[in-house]
Amino acid sequence: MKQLKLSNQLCFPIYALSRLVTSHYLPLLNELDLTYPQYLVMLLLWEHQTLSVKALGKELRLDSGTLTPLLKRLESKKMIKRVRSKEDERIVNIHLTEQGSQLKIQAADIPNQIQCSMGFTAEEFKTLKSVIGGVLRRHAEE
Amino acid sequence: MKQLKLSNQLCFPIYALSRLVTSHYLPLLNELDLTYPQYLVMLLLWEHQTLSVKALGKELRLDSGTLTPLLKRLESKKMIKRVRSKEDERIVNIHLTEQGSQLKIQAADIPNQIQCSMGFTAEEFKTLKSVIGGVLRRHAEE
DNA sequence: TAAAATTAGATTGTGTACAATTTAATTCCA
DNA sequence: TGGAATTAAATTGTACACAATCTAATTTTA
Repeated sequence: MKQLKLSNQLCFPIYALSRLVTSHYLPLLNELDLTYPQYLVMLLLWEHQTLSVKALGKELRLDSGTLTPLLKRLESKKMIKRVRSKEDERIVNIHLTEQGSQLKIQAADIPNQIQCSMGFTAEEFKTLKSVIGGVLRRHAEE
Repeated sequence: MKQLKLSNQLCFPIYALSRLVTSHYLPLLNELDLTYPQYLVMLLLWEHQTLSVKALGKELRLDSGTLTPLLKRLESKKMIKRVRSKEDERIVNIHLTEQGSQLKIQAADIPNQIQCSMGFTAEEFKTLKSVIGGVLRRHAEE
């Protein structure tokens, strides 16, 4: 039953790599008082200023069950504001606060530090990005 | 600040892929009454019959804070037994039960079904396995 | 050989993930 | 146009992850 050996599976390396990458973010994000998923939300907000919960969920492939409490924690840390839309009261829009906006400056060097600490070669980075990107695109529902 | 755009990061595709893969296991594992991390434990036990909590943790890169409750759940489902070692009472050895052992038969086809459902090409599979394997090996502390 | 250090697991507490359900608002359409 | 369907978030409940701490057993070593 060679198929069922852990070492022959692709799933496990993917799962282990994902946790390894997150663990490398941890000390850097601790300084910003962010968790890794919270950092992903902030990345999107630094880029777009304002996004609905639904839009964040679509980008990050996370549902409201994950996002609602995460966003409440970001709000309690004064990094974002949750504002229910006047035009459509089902929608909650997420805005950066001044403090959340400023955090971008402190975060500016994180990508470099991760690149360094993970020790990806340029070749590995390119290959992983392109192969994984292709797989994800095929499975994008929309 | 191009560096901080989500779409330029490698971390997010890795994180998203890991969750995508897990989501493809879900319907298959539901039939065996296993979660994905529980399935990883079972894979190792089907291969080795008996492993200590520490050995499982080393293979899966998980600590006792994750494994202890997970193993208690597997035990309550009668798939494994947790037995404290007589020679060294710090050690807890995990054994398959007859039921846990039999489950291997039902699991036999899962790798094929995942290969199918994820739609990896042979090329993608090989590339991901080799590149990710290389990265993980570099970061193995042992 | 007895105190110090190490080791293996368990426990505690926080923060995701995600399925399933609920609530409230909006849109569809007979 | 008004009830049915849809949509956006929130809520509920289960199960990881993982840091930090704790407990008990074993090894080290002064």
